[in-house]
Amino acid sequence: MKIDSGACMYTISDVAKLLGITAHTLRYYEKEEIIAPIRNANGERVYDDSNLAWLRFVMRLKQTQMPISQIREYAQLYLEGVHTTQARLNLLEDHRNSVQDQIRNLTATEKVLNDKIAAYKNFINKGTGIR
Amino acid sequence: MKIDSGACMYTISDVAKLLGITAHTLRYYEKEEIIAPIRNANGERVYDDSNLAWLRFVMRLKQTQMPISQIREYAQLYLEGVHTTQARLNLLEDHRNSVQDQIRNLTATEKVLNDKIAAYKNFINKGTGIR
DNA sequence: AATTGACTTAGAGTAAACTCTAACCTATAT
DNA sequence: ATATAGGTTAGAGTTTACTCTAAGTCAATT
Repeated sequence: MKIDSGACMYTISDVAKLLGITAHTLRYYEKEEIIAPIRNANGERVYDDSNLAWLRFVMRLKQTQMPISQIREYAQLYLEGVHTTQARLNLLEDHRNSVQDQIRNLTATEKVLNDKIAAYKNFINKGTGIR
Repeated sequence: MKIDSGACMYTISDVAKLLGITAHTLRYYEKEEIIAPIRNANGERVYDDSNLAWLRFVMRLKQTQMPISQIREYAQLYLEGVHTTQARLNLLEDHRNSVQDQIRNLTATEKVLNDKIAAYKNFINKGTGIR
């Protein structure tokens, strides 16, 4: 069913397009208890702006290597209410540490690659056996 | 068979320990044509320092999200000799671009997490429904 | 009224990267 | 001599995260 535009409601394929993923994947995330959009009279999923904001944050977590299981854990803590605030904060801080580790690791690798690339450019076509 | 220490030769479990992976994984990498150590009279793998240096670089590539298939491609280009130098350089430059993208993405996520963590700390135990 | 297109479900299939098992071999230690 | 601690192989199994299929529903267009 098409949704009245301007009402801040989106079909599953609208959201898929906006996030650059498929509707299949969105249903999978629902099965994994990461998101639970409401349904219209016809049983179809209806996403609102808060769903979209949450999913955009989920995509960030995913892109920075948080596993689905941990994203689900965070989502479920949120559903359990205010008494899980500290647990959620801990989870966010753990992930920030992981993100900072990854940045350090990537920066070190960037340097290694820069050196190797420079060596390749320097000796290219001279058969010096760089690896 | 134990290897004479000081000779710069390592058994599969030596290497596994040094890299923080299992011997199983090292055999898997060999099946995937990422490394081919020599064998001793007994058919056992013997790794030298150049094997170790290559594997350390492989671990870097892996930690920065290069898939096994691409690492194998690079390893095979090296085996094919000097005429693949340009191809290897291209591969390294592509991966450097990927590394730089990842750093940008992680840095942006770090900022988002910092803001969220600050908001959680600010409003903790006040029931303001932060997600 | 029938076709089209987008949605629904349960569940099967896939790809990547391990991870493990079973059966066997071999050198050193008791 | 035998037990133990390592190594070997082929191949099966596992985990994660999708990805797809089949059969069906529903609303809007022709």
